[in-house]
Amino acid sequence: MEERYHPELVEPKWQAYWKENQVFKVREDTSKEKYYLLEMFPYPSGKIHIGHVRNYTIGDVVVRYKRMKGFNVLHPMGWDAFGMPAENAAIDNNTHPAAWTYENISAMREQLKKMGFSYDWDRELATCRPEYYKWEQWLFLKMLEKKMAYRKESYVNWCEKCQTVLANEQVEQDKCWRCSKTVQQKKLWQWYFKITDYAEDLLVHCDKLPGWPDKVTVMQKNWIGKSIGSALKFKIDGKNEDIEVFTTRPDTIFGATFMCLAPEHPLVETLSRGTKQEDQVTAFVQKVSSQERSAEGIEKYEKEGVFTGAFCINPATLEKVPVYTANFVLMEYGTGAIMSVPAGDQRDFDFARKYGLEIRVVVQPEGDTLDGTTMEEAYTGDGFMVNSGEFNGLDNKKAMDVMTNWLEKKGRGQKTISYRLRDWGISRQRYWGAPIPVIHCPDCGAVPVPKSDLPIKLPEDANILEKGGSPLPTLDFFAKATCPECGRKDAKRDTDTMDTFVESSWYYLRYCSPRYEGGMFDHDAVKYWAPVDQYIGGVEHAVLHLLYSRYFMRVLHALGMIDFKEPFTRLLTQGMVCKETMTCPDHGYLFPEEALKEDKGNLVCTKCKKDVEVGRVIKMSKSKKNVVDPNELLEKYGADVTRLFCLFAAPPERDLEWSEDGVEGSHRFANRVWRFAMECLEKIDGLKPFKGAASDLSSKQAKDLYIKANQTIQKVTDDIDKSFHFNTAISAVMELVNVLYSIDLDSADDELKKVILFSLENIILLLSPILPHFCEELFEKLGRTGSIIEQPWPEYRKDSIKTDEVIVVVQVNGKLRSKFTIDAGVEEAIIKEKALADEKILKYVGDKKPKKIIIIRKKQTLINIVV
RNA sequence: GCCGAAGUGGUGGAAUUGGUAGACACGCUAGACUUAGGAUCUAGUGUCGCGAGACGUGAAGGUUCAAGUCCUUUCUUCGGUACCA
Repeated sequence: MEERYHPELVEPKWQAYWKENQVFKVREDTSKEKYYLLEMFPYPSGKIHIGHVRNYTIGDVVVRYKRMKGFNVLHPMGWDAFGMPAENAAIDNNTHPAAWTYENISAMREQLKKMGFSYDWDRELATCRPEYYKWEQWLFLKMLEKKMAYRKESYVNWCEKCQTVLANEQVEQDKCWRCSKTVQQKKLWQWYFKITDYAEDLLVHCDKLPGWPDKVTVMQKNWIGKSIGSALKFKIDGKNEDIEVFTTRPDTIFGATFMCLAPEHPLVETLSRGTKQEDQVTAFVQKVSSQERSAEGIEKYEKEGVFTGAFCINPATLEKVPVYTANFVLMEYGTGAIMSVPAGDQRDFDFARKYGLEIRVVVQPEGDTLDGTTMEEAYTGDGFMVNSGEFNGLDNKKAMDVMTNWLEKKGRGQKTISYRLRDWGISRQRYWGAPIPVIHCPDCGAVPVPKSDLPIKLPEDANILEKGGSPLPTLDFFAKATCPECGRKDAKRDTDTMDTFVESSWYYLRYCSPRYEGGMFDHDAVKYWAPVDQYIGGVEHAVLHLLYSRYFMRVLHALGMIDFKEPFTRLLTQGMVCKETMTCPDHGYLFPEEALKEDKGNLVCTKCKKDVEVGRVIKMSKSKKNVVDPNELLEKYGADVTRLFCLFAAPPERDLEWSEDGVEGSHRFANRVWRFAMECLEKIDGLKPFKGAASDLSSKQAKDLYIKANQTIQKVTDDIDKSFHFNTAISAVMELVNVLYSIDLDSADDELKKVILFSLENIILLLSPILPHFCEELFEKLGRTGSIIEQPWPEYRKDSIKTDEVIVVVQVNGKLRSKFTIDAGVEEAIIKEKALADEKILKYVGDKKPKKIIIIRKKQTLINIVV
């Protein structure tokens, strides 16, 4: 008999068994209810990290549980294999992105297999394979046909020195991360998906996703950013042309004393041309174009602007108001032009003060008198209208509609809705991605590649340019093309690749029929499996990935390819894995193994013996060195104990604080179960686990244990099924194990032994989703055959979860004063009588007559005596 | 600034609809066993107090027989987002 659990022997044994017997292979089976569980697939960076381990462990437990519950479960895994890290690694290590990616995939696949996850590996996919991205290109062409994809000119971050486009995260304080040259905004022609067509639908359905955390739907709603307002037209003075603005405050139009255009607004140039303002305007636009217009950037720049030299007519007052261009107006939002009401908007107020523009109060708060010349900040609240002609005295909230209607009659405005959401730009001037299947012809323009030519394969033998640029435009055999329309030989292939979010927007459908060659997916397979019942991943994808996926399903739905619109019925966003940082005064951040614990309990740096400062508990990251390596955990504790700790330390949605001591504790628990099982095998022979009701048992000890075991089954089932709170499920099993340890096996009679066997067997079944290898092994040792995952999930007996006696908690004036036990069925009068006769209670009640006595008989039995 | 979440022992965390606060685990203390143990077992462990007892869920109020849980105000931390007109 093995004294201890030996993961190095047991885990490979069962992994081999699972593989050999194809235990996790699934296919459509209409006789069973399906369950599709998916964890967000990883980017193949080379090594799995502890965040993956946690994510996939959570999913694996649910999958194994559902399998035992009788569901036909789809649980696939694959690789989000395109993306920039491969290009960077290629430059840094003088290798090729493809080689690097494929090596990483095989290394990570091995690691995942060692964790014992129940994937159907036959469904594995990698998005960088032409068999995969062929269908993405196919969909692109379809979207192009339906005008769901289009091309427009827009700005990208561009590094002149590296001759490449930079993603936002590659821009560090306005500079290129690789060469530190200041990044410029460059205008390029790019492909877009018209996600804005679905802004309203995506927004409305946020409220129809009950299985999603509110946090995520709220973030999506904010991202879509719907606002209701009015589109108003201001006629340009001296021209027969209008400037259209969007405002959420049409009630303040009488206070619009100037107008501001975004620097990129086409009218800025037109209006200033030929005026004495021209030079100033050009200089200003130039200056703003080099400013970083991101979150941090904005803080740095003061609100400023330049008069364009033109005026326009306020449609309400009919006054001439000056037109400015200002750095705080965004071209991408609304119409790129705003009517400025300095009395009612803080930005406009600051701007007006700076340039000496009129501040005219139009909304007066109740019981106050604001004055534009003396007020210190804008008033954005509600009130009644002033200085607004015929509308004076009206409540401003009512005025919004009234005034919009008034302007509408004059042909100067109408009610409208604006969204913050912008179309999805998918062109990337990068190499390691799916090529965009378009050919540019000097005569025919952008021509779709014929579907029969798909896939347009990414040439895998090309080398990344030294500075990180894409080699595709330089490769004649790739870039030179014949126009499919007119046959011109000097056409040029589109050398951009697609955003990697495109691949991840539909991969979960591909899993349903991963080798299907007739289309993106086999309709019957998708009809059976999709949508995903439970999706699990990091909250960092709350907006982009999840929103793009929701959009893609709407596209496929519109194309008649699927009959649902929401890809993920339930979503769990798991918390981050955190750990304290450690710093040495000389060596900076230290890895855990670089800090040595001395006898006194203090930590010192292994290099210089100086005291280590222990910092805050934060998300694990390589740069802070507060990491643990899953490989080392596997080596030291095995997969099962690692899984156990990930689940026990915190509920899944919360951040998990990594603790080496905690892992030790999990290790100890596993061995406690192991040793108990071994002792049972040795001392209990020839008996079968007890079957029946608690009332059939004669001894109190057997009865109590049997009830406890049944309660444990109930608790574990509820915790997994209803809330994924594995930590409390594990606690419940620990309690049962503790009870078992309190029993002396040598003096136990056969009846008790049978109940012990019942308990042990159920402990193994209940723990099997969490500790799969461990439980398979114990199950086998108990003489059972086959994989434990093919066993039915245990059911508790309803007649055996309540004890005969209950504890009565006695309170006097709401304070706990005494307790006693009593038969569960007794009448209230008896409880009252017994409570009032209680010695300790008499002390508090004395001869006072109780004013009120409250008896509660729910989970607890409680009596509160009020005197 | 705005939106969201969370504050409970030395630590991670438990506590259906308000009903014994601190389950379970880590750590710590003492003991047992052992050639040894970072193995294992037993007991103890919210704070103050010799004690009876009092006090305790970020803070302050409130509702209630009864509040970690409900209401009001407030503080802190974390996450998201941002000249969005």
